[in-house]
Amino acid sequence: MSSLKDKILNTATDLFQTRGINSTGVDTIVAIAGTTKMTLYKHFHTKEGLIIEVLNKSQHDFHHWLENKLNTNSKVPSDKIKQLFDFIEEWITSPKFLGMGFIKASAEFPNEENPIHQLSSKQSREFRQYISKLASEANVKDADGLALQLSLLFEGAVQAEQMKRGSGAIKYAKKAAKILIDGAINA
Amino acid sequence: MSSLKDKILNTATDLFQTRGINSTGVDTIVAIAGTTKMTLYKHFHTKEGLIIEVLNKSQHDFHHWLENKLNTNSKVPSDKIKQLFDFIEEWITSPKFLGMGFIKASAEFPNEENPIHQLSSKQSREFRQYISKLASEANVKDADGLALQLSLLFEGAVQAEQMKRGSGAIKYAKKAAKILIDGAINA
DNA sequence: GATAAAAGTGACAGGTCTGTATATATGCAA
DNA sequence: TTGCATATATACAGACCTGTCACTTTTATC
Repeated sequence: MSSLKDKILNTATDLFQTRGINSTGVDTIVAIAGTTKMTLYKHFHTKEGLIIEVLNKSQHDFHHWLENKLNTNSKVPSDKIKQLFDFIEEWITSPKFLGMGFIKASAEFPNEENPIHQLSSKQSREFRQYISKLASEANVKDADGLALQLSLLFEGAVQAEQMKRGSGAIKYAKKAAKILIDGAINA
Repeated sequence: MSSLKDKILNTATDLFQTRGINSTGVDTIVAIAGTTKMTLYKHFHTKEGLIIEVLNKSQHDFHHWLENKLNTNSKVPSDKIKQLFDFIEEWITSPKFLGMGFIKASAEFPNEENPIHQLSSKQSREFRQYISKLASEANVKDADGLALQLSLLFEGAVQAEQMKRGSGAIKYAKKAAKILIDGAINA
C-alpha cells in the first residue's frame, strides 16, 4: 500500500477545502505533500481523477463514521433517526471539520454535465437515501419526504458553518429536526 | 448611465452562475458582452471588484423582488412570514433561476479572510435578519431562532436546486417551514 | 551485492489567466 | 470644425496552470 498516495490524497483533501479546488494547483499539493508531480500523476491520471478520489474518500469516511456512531449508540430503530442530528452536530463542531466536499464541489463545477458535479449530486442523493432508510425503519410513513427535509436542514447547517465557523446553526437545525421527526413518527 | 457597464455586469452574473467564478476569465466576459478588456477595467478596477459588484447587484435584485412581492400580497404581518416560502418557491422554480450568488461564492472562496467570502457571509446574515424582522412582526417569540431555521431550509433548498435542477426540494422545504412557523406562532 | 520497482529532479511545452500599454476610431457638444 | 470623453483593436508582460519528458536516485527483495 503506497503511503505517498494517501499523503497526496489527504493533502489535497485539506487544500481543496481550505483554499478551494480550482484555486489549488497540483504544484502546491505535491510541495506540501512532500513529493513530486511525477508521483502524483502516476497515482492519479489527471487532476480531475484526483478530485474524484478525494470526494469519494471524504464521503466514504463521513458515512462510515456516522454509521458506526449510529450502530453503536442506538439499539431501537426509531432512536437512530432521533440521534442523527446529535452525531451530525458532533461532526460539524469538531475542530477537524472543514466543510462538506460535495457541497463545495458542486458550486465550483456548476455545469450539470461535469463529472465532478454529477458525482456531487450522486453523493447528496445517496446520503438522502440513507436518511430515508433510517426513517422507514422507524416506521415513518413518508420516509422520503422527511429525509428530504432533514437533508435540507443538514446541508443548510453545513453551508452556514462553511460561511462562518462557529455559527451555531446546527443547534437550531437540531431543534427543527426534532420537531419534524416527532411530527412524522406520530403521523 | 453607461449601458456597457450594465452589459458587462449582466454577462458576468450569468457566466459566474453557469460556469463558476474562477472558471470564467475576463476575456470570456468581454467577448460575450461584446466589448473589450479596456472597457471592463475602466468600469471595474479588478476582477475582484467586478465579482463584488455582481454579488451586490444579485442580492439587491433578489431582495427587492421578494420585498415587493410580500408587500403587495400580504396585509397582515403574520401573513408575510407564512407566504415567504410561496414566493421563494416562485423564485426558485422560475426558469431564470441560476442559483444563489453568495452561496456559490462562499464555496469558491472558502477562506474567511477573503473579501468575497466576507461579503457572502454578510449577505447571508442580512437575509436571515430580514426573515427575523418578519418573524418578530408576526409576534414570534424566538424570532431569531425561527429565522435561522427558515434560512437553513432556504439555503438547503437552493443548494439542492443548484445540484439538480427541478429537484422539487422546495416543495418539502415549504411544508417544513409551515410546521416550524405554525409551531413558533402558537408558542 | 545484484536487480527491479518506485520515487525524485529539473526542465519544458502549450495553454490560460489578470492586468497594462499604445495607438486608433467614434460620437457629441460647443 | 474643433475638442474631448469614451470605446475600440491589438499586442504584450508576467505569472500560473496541467501534464510530459529524459534521466537519476533511492528503496526493497532476492
